[in-house]
Formats: sequence, structure tokens, C-alpha cells
Amino acid sequence: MVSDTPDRIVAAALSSFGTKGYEGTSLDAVAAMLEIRKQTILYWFPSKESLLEAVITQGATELASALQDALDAAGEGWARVDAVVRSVFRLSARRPELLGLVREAARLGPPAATQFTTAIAPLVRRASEFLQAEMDAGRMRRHDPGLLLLAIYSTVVGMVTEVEVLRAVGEEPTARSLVRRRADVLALLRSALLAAPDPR
Amino acid sequence: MVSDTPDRIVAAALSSFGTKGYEGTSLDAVAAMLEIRKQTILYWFPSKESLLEAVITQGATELASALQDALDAAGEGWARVDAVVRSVFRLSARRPELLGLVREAARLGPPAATQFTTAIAPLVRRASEFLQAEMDAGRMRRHDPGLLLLAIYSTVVGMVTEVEVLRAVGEEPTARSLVRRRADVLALLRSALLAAPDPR
DNA sequence: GGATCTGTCTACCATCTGGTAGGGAGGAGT
DNA sequence: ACTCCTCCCTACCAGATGGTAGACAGATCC
Repeated sequence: MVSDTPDRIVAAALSSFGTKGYEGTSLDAVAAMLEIRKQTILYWFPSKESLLEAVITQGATELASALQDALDAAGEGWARVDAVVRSVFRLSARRPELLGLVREAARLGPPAATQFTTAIAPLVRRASEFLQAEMDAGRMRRHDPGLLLLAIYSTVVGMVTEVEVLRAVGEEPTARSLVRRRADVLALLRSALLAAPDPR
Repeated sequence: MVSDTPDRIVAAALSSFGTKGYEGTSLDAVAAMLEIRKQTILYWFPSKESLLEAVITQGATELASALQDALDAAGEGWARVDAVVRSVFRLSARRPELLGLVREAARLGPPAATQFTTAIAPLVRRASEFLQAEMDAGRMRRHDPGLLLLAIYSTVVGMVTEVEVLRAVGEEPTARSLVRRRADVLALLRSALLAAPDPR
């Protein structure tokens, strides 16, 4: 029988890295969550950095699979954007640490950030091509697909992770508010992206 | 003669907190930047936390004044949005640490985040009222002003701070790219916000 | 039953962290 | 000349941090 300890360590570390940040999380703290000793963590992962690496791999995998599931179930055209946004909002309710980890990975810079972006690169490419195709077909306004993707990413991730900014603009981060925010983001993206109905 | 040391400490700490993060910055590191001893920092600021407080006050003041200057020089209507976006992009080129600090403050949560949002609350209120007025006048599409503000904030700050995500979507963060990004953000916001010309 | 391997532990360690205690140089006030 | 105040320093300290060394229990193999 193989031990499930490394998986449990990664899960606990993901949660803590995603909420308290990498520097803000000590190995002792992660160990305490699992009621094991720090040395057990260092038995499975030779250093804190290598644990981060495993956590990012895990996070990227989970994120990619969630988005993939949403896309598999989605239709065509705008429905795909809709599905992705909805799945991110669902994720933010069920696994807020995961979105937090995305932010943290971006903040830490290389090599963590590079690892993450490399892991989800295929999704980025597909999304980019999708946007390009929609634009070519005249169904979306023309923008640089890469920058558009970054804008969508920033907006959606900001809308679900920036709790304090949310409060600053007078919105309490409740479950009900999440539904409103999702509706608002979708409406906003609609008007930003969808080409105006051809007047001719 | 009063010493300028506290100001220099705050400036150095702002730069480090904004790039490496709060936990990622040690008092020794800040002291080394100024070629003084850590104890001199602790003479002026009784604790690291109180230094953070001073840094956030300073950061919020600088940010507010930059935005205020831009608004004072701006015209009416859409020109005001344009002016704000341009000033943030200018800031991201001249003082990237400042934008980094905004992100860091939001990430740290209370009390740092609260302090920051409190400090710029007047600007938020004015912006909110402006958007509301534009909507009432039929010049912008209707959205929740608070959520709209958060979306704009996320998009613009993301566009200037998320260097690694930028790379992931195939955009190298050069000075030239900054101009393109600014143009793209403005175009995006235009189509998202401006009401379609009344067809009647 | 002995040897080996796996997984977790206890016991340390060096380094770094924020923070305290207190000294001393030099200017200002008297 | 003396004292006081401002400002920065050296010398420490306790606790936390990431990491190492090695013991030990239990399973597995021979």
C-alpha cells in the first residue's frame, strides 16, 4: 500500500499557500494542519520550494480540469465564454484557495509563475484561437486576443478574489452577492465583446 | 534640522513591499538599502507593522494625488475615464512599486487593506457618483457602479501588474507594449461602457 | 528469524526574524 | 561648563524557520 501522505500534504499546502501566501506559510503550520511533524513533509518533499512546485502542478491540474469540464459541456460561440466564467465563479465558491493560489503564483514570479503559465498554456492557446475565430466570423469586436484574454482573466479573478476591494465599493462578499457579481460580469463582458447587431 | 531618515525609510520600504511583498521583506533588507542599521528603522517606527501603516498611508497619498492631478486636467464625460486610465499606465511605468503595493495591500487583508481603502474612499465615492451620473444621462450602459468600478480596477491594474500572465498570453512587457496595452484597455472599456449611439 | 525497506518520529542546528537595552556622538539651551 | 535632547549605533535576545542526522516501529522479503 502506498501512502496518501504526500497528497494530503499537497492539499493542505495548496490551501495555505492560496490563502496566506507562500512566505506567510511555514512548514510547521502545514504539518500542524495534518497532525504530522514537519520532518515528514521534508521526507516527501526535499525542500519548501519543491513543495510549492508540487502544489502549483496540482493547482494547475485542478484548474485546467474544471475549465475543461465546463467547456466540454458548453455549446458554441458565446456559450463557451459563459461556461468558463460560470465555472470560475463556481470554483471561487467551492475552492477559493485555488483562485488564491493562481494569484499567488502570478505574484511570486519565476519560477513559480512560469511553471503555472506553462501548465495552462494549452488552455490559453485554445482560448486565444477561439476568440480569434469569433472575431474573424464577425461575432465579436476585434481586439488583440492575448490582451483581451488578460483583461477577461483580470476582471473575473479580481471579481472573485478581491474581497477587500469589493468591500471598498460597498459590496459585501456573501453568497447572494456572488450571483449578482456573476451576472454583472457576464453582462459587462457581453457588451464589451459581442459585436453590435449588424444594422444593415 | 529635522532628519529625513523616516521619509527615506518609508520610500525604501514602499519599494520593497510593493515588489517583494510584506512578508518577503525583512527590516534588515530595508535597512541595507539605505546603509543604516535595522535599529534605526525601529527607532522611527516602533514595529514592522507600524512601518507598513506609514507605507500604506504614503502609497495611498501618492496614488490619490496622481489620480487627482489627472482628473483636474481632464475634461468631462469619457475624457475623465480616459485620464484616469492614462495616469495609472503612466504610474505603472514610473513607479511600478506603487501599483504593486496596491495589490499587496489588498492581499494582506485587514487592517492593511482597510486602511488603504479608507484612504482612497473619497476617490471611490466620486468615481461611483460619476459613473452613476453618466448612466443616468444615458451616456453609459447601466451597470452596478460599484461592481463596474471593481471591474475597471481589476482590468487596469491587472494589465499593468500581471507581468507573468502577460508573458503567458504572448506579450512581452516592454515600453512599446505598454502603449499598445493602454490603447487596448481604452478601446475595450469604450465598447464595454459607452452606450451605443441612440438608433432613433 | 534475520535483513531490508518504508514512513514517521525525536533531537538538533544554523540562520534569520522582529524587537529590546542601552551607549555615545554631537548639537542646543542655559 | 553642564545638561538635555536628537539620532543612530553596538550588543543582545527569544522565537521561528528551513533543513539535517539518525533512531525506531512495522511491514516485507528471503
